[in-house]
Amino acid sequence: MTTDFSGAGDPVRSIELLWRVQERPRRGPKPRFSVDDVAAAAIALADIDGLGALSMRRVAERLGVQAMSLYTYVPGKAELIDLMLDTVCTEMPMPADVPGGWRARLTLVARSNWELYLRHPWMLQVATTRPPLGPNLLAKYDYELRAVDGVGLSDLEMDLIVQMVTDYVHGAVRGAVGATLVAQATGLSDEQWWERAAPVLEKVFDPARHPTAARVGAAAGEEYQAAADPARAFAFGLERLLDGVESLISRQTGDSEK
Amino acid sequence: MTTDFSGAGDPVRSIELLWRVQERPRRGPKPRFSVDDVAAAAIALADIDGLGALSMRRVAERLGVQAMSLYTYVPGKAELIDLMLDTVCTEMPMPADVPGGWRARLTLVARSNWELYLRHPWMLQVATTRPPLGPNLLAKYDYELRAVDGVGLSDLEMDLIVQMVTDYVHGAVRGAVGATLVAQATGLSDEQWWERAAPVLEKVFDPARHPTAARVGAAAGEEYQAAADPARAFAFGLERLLDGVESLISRQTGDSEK
DNA sequence: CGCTTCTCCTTACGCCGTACGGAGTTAACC
DNA sequence: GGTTAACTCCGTACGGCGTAAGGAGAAGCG
Repeated sequence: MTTDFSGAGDPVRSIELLWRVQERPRRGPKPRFSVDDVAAAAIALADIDGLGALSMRRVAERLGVQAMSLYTYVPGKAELIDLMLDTVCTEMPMPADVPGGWRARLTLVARSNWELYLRHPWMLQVATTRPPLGPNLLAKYDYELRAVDGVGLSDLEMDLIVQMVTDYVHGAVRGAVGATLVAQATGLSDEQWWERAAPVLEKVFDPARHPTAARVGAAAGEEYQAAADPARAFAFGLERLLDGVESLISRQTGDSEK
Repeated sequence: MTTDFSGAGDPVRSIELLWRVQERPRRGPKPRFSVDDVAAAAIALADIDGLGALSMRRVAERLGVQAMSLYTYVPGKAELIDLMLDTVCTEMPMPADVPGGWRARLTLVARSNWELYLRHPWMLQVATTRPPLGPNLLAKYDYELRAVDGVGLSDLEMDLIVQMVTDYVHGAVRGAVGATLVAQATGLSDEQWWERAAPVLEKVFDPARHPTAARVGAAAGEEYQAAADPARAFAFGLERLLDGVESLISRQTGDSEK
């Protein structure tokens, strides 16, 4: 298992877990924890040490329990990851009324997602092609769709727009926190890495052979070390994207108001 | 290690491996393989079974050898992944002259990258925040930059544009082959997955509570099952992106020719 | 010939997810 | 109130992983 996937476990057990279908046990010893406790422990661990450090044994350790005890709360690791993803969706602010129409609403959707990713960078390491079909993720999806409901788009277009915005956020966050994730995974900061790589690269790389790469690479490297304001880049790109949405909406309606 | 990263190994050993710095051994038995053989075996394995199935033991098995023998060719798994990424860059077509100016050149860059990803979907599962600094990847970077060299952009802007295009391709491919990757990793097709999930979801999900999600989700689900032409979507989005580049270039030069 | 250097392999260690079965606790039932 | 079923928690173990350590044997050098 290399990149992790959501929806990799048993679909039925996953959904039953997310919706807490199992009724409270009547007999037997009282459980020391709840499913939420397990989710919280796992999320905290992943927040701090990254998804690579997330193991059943370490989550259990965090709860002061042996690994196998977790399996009373959760069918397996795959379903635990689904649970984590659905759980963090509760952090998504979902105000009922946002002044400013669809553009303000979509902007908020994008910003909230951006912040969610920044709080939980491990989300980047999970491919959510099959999203966990839990109550919180579905509520989030519903909220996001409402941002563009009633503005003259077809149902399909609404899904496409929301998809496009969240995809954009994903890409932007990937750029913004990639460095942090690698540093976390390898224990080597970008600076330390480059410090070691540069001398060797200098010996083998011939700038005359690839003058463009040499020139631009140097310029870009210097710049990123100095400036690089991911939040600004994110906001800038988002405006460009919403411009595109605006043109689509006005094409569909002849009017971008509401 | 959960998500894989390039540049996760020893930077020095990685670069020395990629540039084949070690001179041919003079004494001792003749090696049965070359570094390229190992790379090819690993790539073939990842192509077929995905990055999750890539283990030192399985690569070795493919070569008819025990796991530890690989360590005579490659310092470790992290460096092997760097090697794989640098190696597939040789597949990138890099014509010297492309008629049609920067737009045609950038289009070709995007298409070639798209095809590269489709041939090797496991590339999606490797975060290349720290790209392997090998000869082939650097040659590819140089080639991509040349697409926008001499059109009136600053060095920094050139890097940004190339980055933007390759990021776009990454995102588009992610959408296009995500389903394949999950199916590969879980042994369950999207249809099979949904077939099992749907009945349970129906029991727990209340459409009245999230009417927008219910309505749009159904419409989108139907559509994706039927249509969904990723290549067309890719080409369409690419044109929009290049429109943006065009406006940047003409703003910088007052003229988008050349 | 002997020495060095190299390839390839065996063994082993500490991780991982989790299957299996047992011990002990609690509530429901007779 | 005793029995029993249900439940939590855990010890052990299996087969996977990456790879450290060290050894056997081959090939070239002196």
